[in-house]
Amino acid sequence: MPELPEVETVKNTLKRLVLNKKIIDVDVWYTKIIEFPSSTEFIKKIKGQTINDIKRRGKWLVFELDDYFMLSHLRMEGKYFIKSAQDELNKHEHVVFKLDSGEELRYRDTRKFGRMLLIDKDELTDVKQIKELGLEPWDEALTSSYLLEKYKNKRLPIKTVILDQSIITGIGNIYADEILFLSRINPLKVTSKLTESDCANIIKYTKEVLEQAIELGGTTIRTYESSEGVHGRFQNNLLVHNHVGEKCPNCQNIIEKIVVGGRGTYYCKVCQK
DNA sequence: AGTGCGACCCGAACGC
DNA sequence: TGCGTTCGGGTCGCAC
Repeated sequence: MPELPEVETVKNTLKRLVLNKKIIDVDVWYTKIIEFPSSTEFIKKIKGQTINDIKRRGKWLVFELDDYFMLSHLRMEGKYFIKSAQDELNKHEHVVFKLDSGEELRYRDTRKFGRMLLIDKDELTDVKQIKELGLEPWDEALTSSYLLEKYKNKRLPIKTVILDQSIITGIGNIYADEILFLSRINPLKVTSKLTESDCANIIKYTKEVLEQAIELGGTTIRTYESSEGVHGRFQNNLLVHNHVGEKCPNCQNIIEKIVVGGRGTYYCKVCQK
């Protein structure tokens, strides 16, 4: 599933493939993907726009066009492919951007969970989806005191709160387990009870885990792949996620799987008190 | 405001 | 070519 490292990888790949190309038309085969404006308005406005840059904010891809930002969230299984117009349409290719190069940028999403928005250029920071995002992992403002302040009234388990995009943005279910394992924090620990040292560890290992994952091109579990069909290799480095019944790499205890806030959670109950 | 949970999707895995 | 059921994952919207 695309988390921050996968989105970063997709962004970098797409920049090599579509930068400075003009969108001459768009086909939308599943309109719910287009969250704002209506799909007909979306198509009308985006025609003739050139892709001048692609950035990332949290798990959002931000396509910088001439007059708009196009936001794209891959959610669970969204992927981009570059194909020729002659290639047969895959049943899961829901949005097709026709480029002036003759190629097509196709958005494929088996689960249909992904979303796109087209926003006027001066309104990007007013959009709820962007405005409510918390700090990027490498933001200098991400300090232990920032986390302590955000955490002090939270009675939810830390596993749930580490997934809250309005505090730190970019962490998903896979890396959450890895970060908590390396930080030696029990995923069920009530967030308001975290110490300054816990917070420092979360910050340290968030950066470490995400940086390593970006270097390896993201994680592949089940069906995720980046835009050229290249599979990430980080899955080989996961320490606890998806390792139920296997030995903890640290203490040899058996890794357990529990459900926290409705999310499958893998941890070592010996290492993570 | 903080919290809990169903809805959105559909392919894979599972149970029988 | 077995078929019906369950599960998962990010985010939102609604109820409390």
